[in-house]
Amino acid sequence: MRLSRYFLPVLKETPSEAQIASHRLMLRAGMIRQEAAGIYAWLPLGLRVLKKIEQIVREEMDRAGAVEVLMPTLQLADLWRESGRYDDYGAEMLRITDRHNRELLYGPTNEEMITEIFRASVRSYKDLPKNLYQIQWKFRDEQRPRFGVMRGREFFMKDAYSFDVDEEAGRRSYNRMFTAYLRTFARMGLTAIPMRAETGPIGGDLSHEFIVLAETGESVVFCDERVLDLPIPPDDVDYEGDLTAIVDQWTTLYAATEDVHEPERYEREVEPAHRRETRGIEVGQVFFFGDKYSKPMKAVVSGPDGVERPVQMGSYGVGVSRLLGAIIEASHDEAGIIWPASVAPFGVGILSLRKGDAAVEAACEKAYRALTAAGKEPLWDDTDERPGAKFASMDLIGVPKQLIIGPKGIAAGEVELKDRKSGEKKNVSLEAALAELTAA
RNA sequence: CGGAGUGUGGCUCAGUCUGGUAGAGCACCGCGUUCGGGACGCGGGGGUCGCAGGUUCGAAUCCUGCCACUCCGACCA
Repeated sequence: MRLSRYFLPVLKETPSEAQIASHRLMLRAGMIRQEAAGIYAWLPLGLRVLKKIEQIVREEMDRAGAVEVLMPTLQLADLWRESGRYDDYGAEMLRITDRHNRELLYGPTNEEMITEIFRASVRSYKDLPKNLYQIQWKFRDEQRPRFGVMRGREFFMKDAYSFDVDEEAGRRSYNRMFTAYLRTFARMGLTAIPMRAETGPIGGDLSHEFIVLAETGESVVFCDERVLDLPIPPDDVDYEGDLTAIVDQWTTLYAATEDVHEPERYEREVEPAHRRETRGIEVGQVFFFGDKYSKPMKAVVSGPDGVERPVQMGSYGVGVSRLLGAIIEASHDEAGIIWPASVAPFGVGILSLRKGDAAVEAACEKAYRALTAAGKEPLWDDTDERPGAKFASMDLIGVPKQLIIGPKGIAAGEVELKDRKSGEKKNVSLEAALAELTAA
């Protein structure tokens, strides 16, 4: 992408409403724009990152055997009356009336609708297990939205729902999602710790929240810090096999949110040297809730014995838009965002230090073509901004590698190659720089 | 939902107490000089001061109502 043709409204000054680093940086980097309390427009840079995160989540869901669907954002109130949640959910649910005076709602979650979809088609245990997921906008009318996309009212979420014939099979589905989540967050450069959690309005008796440790998080958490060093399941983890060992390994060391924290057990099980009491950002939560929805909504299958029974369900959420905030909280410095390569909006920044200089333009053009061909998604700053402004903007938006091409370097047969994270710079020939950047 | 605040150009803010016909910096446009880590000079454009009433010769400023947004707390798959 040539910056001169892009839409990247970076701000030199910090908008006054932003209190935490990720919110400030997302506004300054021109990723989002607030349109109402807790409601944001996604500008091109923010959308690129959102799509990358979405795609990682999708790949890991698919790998774990889940199947993607897309449900509408608006749902009929009658559906929620079946489960009894229409009246229970409260003011957080945005209720809408259409021209025929029908009651609708903007979905805050989709257990009812997915149960309705499932029951319409599935009758036999032979069709199980099934796991359906979607990545779709949700709306929860929070009393107090804050922290930018970390706690918006409208947010982008992956929600998966598992259906099994009995509780034992349901636990296997739960373990598959648990394992997939470990991989998903690790691919984004995050260490997300599964912690025992309350189930809240979703219901059920088995649930873990995946928490990224951060001082600016909203949840207070207690854990054995050795959990931070546990191994992430590999690419070829066998989702058809028994994942109990992985889940046990990750749930044996103490880790709990404040709501379910047991101080006595914590002090008994965790040596003082390993205790970690901090705050965290919830980026995902998994639930197993059995027949909470299938029973009232009559989602039943016939078992091997010919007897109909409610399916055993679980639901599994990942806050896709919230993850942008979490990643930035975990990875930034004074100058701006430091994207992990897997979610970076652009792979390489090309800084043309002198617009109009034929030799500089030619070198930039060559680099741009080579990097584009190699799939490195270069962002070429071909504007006539001053060099200092270009350096500052490129650091702010966090492009991992920067190729700096100016008249002095070209005259000496060199370009500058800079790593955003380490700040290391070196002068090499253009060919050497391109060889390094296009490798791997 | 309790408490505290704020709304003035795209951004950050001054001006409000003490009413007199709207400002600064950044950003933007033109010209020139510049150019290797957020340049400088000169000239220029852009705001019914959140909205609606009221008081007054005159309202960004005072009064009333409403709306939006922010912060602290409670709440929060």
